[in-house]
Amino acid sequence: MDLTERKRKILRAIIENYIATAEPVGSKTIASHPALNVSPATIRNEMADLEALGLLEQPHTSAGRIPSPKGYRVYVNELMEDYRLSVQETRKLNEALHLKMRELDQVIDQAGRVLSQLTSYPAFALSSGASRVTIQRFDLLMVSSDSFIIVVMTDNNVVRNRLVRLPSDLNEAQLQLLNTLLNTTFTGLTLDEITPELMRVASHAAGEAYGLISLVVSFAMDVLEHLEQRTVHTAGIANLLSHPEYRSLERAAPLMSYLSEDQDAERFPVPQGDPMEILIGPENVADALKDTSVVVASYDIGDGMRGVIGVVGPTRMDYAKITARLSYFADGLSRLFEQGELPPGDQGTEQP
Amino acid sequence: MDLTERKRKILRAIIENYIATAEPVGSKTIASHPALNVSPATIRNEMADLEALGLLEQPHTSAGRIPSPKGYRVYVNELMEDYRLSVQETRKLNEALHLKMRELDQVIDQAGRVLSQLTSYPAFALSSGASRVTIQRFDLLMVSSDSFIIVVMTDNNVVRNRLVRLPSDLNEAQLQLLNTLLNTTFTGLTLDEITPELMRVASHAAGEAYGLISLVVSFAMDVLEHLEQRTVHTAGIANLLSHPEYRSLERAAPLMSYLSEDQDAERFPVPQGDPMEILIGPENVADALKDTSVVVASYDIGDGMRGVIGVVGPTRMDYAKITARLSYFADGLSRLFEQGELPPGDQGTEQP
DNA sequence: TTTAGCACTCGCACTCTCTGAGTGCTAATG
DNA sequence: CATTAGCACTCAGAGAGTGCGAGTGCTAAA
Repeated sequence: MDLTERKRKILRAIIENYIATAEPVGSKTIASHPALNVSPATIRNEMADLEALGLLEQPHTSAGRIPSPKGYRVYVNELMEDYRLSVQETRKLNEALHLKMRELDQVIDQAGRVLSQLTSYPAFALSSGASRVTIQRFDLLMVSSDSFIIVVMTDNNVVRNRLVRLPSDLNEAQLQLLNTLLNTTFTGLTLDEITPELMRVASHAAGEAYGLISLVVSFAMDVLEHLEQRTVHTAGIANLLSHPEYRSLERAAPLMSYLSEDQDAERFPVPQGDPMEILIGPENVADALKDTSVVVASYDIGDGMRGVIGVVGPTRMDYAKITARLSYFADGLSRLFEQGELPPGDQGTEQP
Repeated sequence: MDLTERKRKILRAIIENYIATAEPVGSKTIASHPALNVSPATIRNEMADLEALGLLEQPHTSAGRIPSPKGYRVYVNELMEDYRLSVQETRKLNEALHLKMRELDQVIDQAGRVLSQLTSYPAFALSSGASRVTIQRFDLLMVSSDSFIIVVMTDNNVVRNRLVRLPSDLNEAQLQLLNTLLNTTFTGLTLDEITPELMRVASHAAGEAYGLISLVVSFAMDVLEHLEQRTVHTAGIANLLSHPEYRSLERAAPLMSYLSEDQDAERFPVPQGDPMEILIGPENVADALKDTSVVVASYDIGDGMRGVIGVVGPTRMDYAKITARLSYFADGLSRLFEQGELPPGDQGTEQP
């Protein structure tokens, strides 16, 4: 978008003013801007040009101008200055990064919540959904004569467990046997590769303990399935209400519902190339997001997995501030996972 | 509250009408009720009496009456008829109870979400927060020369684990030693009883592996701490917006914010004696709930723990329907946990 | 004790008007 | 020729006034 320097200045001034006030901005306001030194009439001419270019819009004839999505796009790509986080801000962000390490799901959930607080917009966080995960090993730990613990570890270092109680007794030797059988038969397989056929063969080989095989394997399959599945966590939906564009329920309700109806990760955007992406208004695929903006970033969880975290807000968003904060936060998350202060695995693992 | 039979009928008719329509109800509407056979004028007199008793309120002079919180209380205690769940409803509820068994936290979260869907009100679920949990046993599983898995099991049958990587190597014998030391020193202790003193002594006894002791024990302490802590999960907050009383943001926003600000379980009511409790408007302790009603039920998780789940809505709530559904749902949860189809422990345990 | 009749109240929806911010156009200016 | 002052015009939003109708309380009769 090649514009004269003056047009760029005017566009930027309008957008920044509108971001700050949420009111359509008129020629007079901009004329008084220190960087410009022209009369309102001149500004009006320029504004008309910018509107013709599709960068500005007029809510109604006698109102000022507001930026169009295209206008925001030009602003974000070309005009916006990097926002420098203040010392207080970095401090606050660093503090917020002291997430208690626990299961990955919970960390992700908490990260979203914290991000929402930091930005005062609703936030979402997607769990990464690794593909083609396999079981690396099984361990069976005897607890008592009628109960034991299954421990399953996957090839991306997730460890999960379950306590099982049985109606019938069981001795250490049987458990040992079962353990070996599981490790020889079911390790290195993806979810698809664990066929009923295989189960049948294994059950047969297990002798008396044939029932246990399916118990243990179905747990393992659960683990794999859960890892391959992507889930959404949303937080801070009520934050929407603090922004003037959502003071009417007609605007707020659909978006809130959209954000509430969890579960289906596909509906949320994911950064494609860069680690951070900004989607403005109609650039969003989802209908419900067509007049909101989404800023989304990815971070490194380790073991080849990437997490995704983002915020949703009105197109009139303080992009400079939000992108600065979000990228700092995402970097912080990557660093935490790298240092092993957070668990890469679903079930609390650590790599000092 | 001793009222004449007719007053009771009128009160009940007014409340049920108001619950259905959300509009103040006038004498004429009630007079046409089949169970009553009197003129509007008579109803008006009775209504005036009921208002004097504090059971009804008038939004303004020329409007009909609406029930007061006290009126709802009388309705709930004395007038309300048990709502019989339809076949479809029980089927739907039963289907909803097919929660995937995973960690307790996730089950609780999901239960809340499902409840919210079933009732179309926001729901909350509290994790139970057991007190005085102790570690029952430790297991250390060697993964490679520089990594192992910690498995910790508590006396209320929660099993959790973590994968640990070390900068230095470690052999099976050392791990064995460490394992025994942990089991002899730290089992049967509550969080408070694990003192720095004890840690020092144990570290000393551990010889070379002294660093690992603190690593493992701090993980165990994390587990205990998490179990003792009560957390809140809320779901379906956007459901509020579908009810006419929350169509103005002044009403909706504070409640939404209240429900969003998770984390502090104390703010939510818990059934005191009975397994189910109804709190109407000002009966709630929390200011933000003063003009909402809360229906809350508890269910049995097993191992002496009880879960709490409830819904929040306007005082004009269909108490009969909600209580019927909630109690059925809570019973279903208890049954599921009892049958062991869900994990009593934090980390997926099972008791067939 | 119940009911019909009636005057009265008051929120709500509607219309109308006024105001002021902001525009586009035109003609004058450096 | 770009810039600017001047001016008529537009239009959303606020505020005032109005009529409607649902619903009440009171009174007197049945």
